[in-house]
Amino acid sequence: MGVAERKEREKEVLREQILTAAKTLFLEKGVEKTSIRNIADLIEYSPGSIYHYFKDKDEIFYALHQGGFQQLMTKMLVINDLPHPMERLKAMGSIYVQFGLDNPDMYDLMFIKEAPLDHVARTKALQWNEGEATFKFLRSTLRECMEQGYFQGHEEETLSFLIWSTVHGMVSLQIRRRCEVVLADRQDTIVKDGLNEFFNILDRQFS
Amino acid sequence: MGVAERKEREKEVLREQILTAAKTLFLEKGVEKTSIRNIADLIEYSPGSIYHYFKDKDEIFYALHQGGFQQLMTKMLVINDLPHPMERLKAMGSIYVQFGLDNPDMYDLMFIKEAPLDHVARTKALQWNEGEATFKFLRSTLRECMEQGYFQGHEEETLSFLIWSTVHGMVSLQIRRRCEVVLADRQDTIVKDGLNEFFNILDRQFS
DNA sequence: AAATGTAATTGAACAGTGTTTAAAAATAAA
DNA sequence: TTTATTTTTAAACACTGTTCAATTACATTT
Repeated sequence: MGVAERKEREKEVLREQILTAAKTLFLEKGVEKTSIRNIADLIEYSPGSIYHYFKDKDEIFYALHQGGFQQLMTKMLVINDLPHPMERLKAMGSIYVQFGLDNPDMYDLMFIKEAPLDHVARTKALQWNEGEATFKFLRSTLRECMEQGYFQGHEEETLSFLIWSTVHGMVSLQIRRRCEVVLADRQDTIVKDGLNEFFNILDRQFS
Repeated sequence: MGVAERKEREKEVLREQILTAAKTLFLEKGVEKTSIRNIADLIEYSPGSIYHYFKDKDEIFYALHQGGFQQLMTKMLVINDLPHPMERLKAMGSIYVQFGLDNPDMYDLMFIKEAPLDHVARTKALQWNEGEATFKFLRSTLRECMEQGYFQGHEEETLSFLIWSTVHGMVSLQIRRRCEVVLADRQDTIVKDGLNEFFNILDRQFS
């Protein structure tokens, strides 16, 4: 009868509970300081039971990091309203940077921490679907810019990587606190300022 | 008489031994997987004795990260042979990237890991001397480029941060394995290719 | 309704972590 | 030789991720 299906649903509910608890703890303490026992305490189950729903800790944080890409991708969709590809490219940069600064722990998990990639490597998936989709989105936007005459003489994939690296570099230096000591007085504005300088340079890459 | 000085020297010797052991282990396993007990085993002392020479684990890895900056700075000095500031700037980029790719764990510790900055924060030093010196080196080179007519209309500090971010972004995406999944087929060359694209863009920033 | 089989849950254990501390050993000064 | 100081140690504390045999809960079959 429908009993197997109901059980399946119940199992899914607890899986979600674990993820919600994990996300709550992770957003206030980060990955390292969120323990399996912390998660178990919060959902009022024993630590061992977590392992009936997730293979290991990395799998939990891989699932969370997937949610982060969902979030980021949703925010990215607003660029479709912009007519000019160059505006879309810059808007992508702004959204990416803003996402990183607004959600430092999630950004950390998505683009800095090894945990999610360790999981990808172990499942022998050989591909990081979330990252790949985001990168392809950047590539196609850049291609449109090139079709309009921007970035002549550049190679699409390489330039996409370079642009990604630039915004990632700014966000990650900020997140991992390399700015607050080197650029103490401009802590809050340096990333936005840097992004604007970047946009100026990009704008000049016409013809 | 000279007994206090001798003791001081002996203490320094053991301090160095600890650092050497820590470095050995850290270079083959990374920070997280190098434990105080591992270090103690290697120098054949008890774990507790380490705490007579270092306040905590972060202090040990802060000391190691200082050595990394020494290394990087030494490599950077060869740019003084280059007559044109723009060549010096590009050489700095190449050396920085090469250092990161050649010494991923050390780079990780210097520019990605939180441990050394945690120590900086706790000692209330309020400044990260190693990072500051490196950044100032970049700034002064960039200033010379600007004096020669490059990067007109840009602000020195902001542009320095942008350039640093770009090279750091490429290295850190590579080191934290975000390339090997998104750009699998170009894994070994993508950073060098990206750097060359970057140099092309920089060269065009004249007048 | 009782017995059986299956899935979920538990608590205890394992082997590790950074760190603290009281006691012991080693060394220096009196 | 005694006293004082420094160095070293073992043990303990409170954690960590993970495994596993035993228990509980529940669905199916007799």
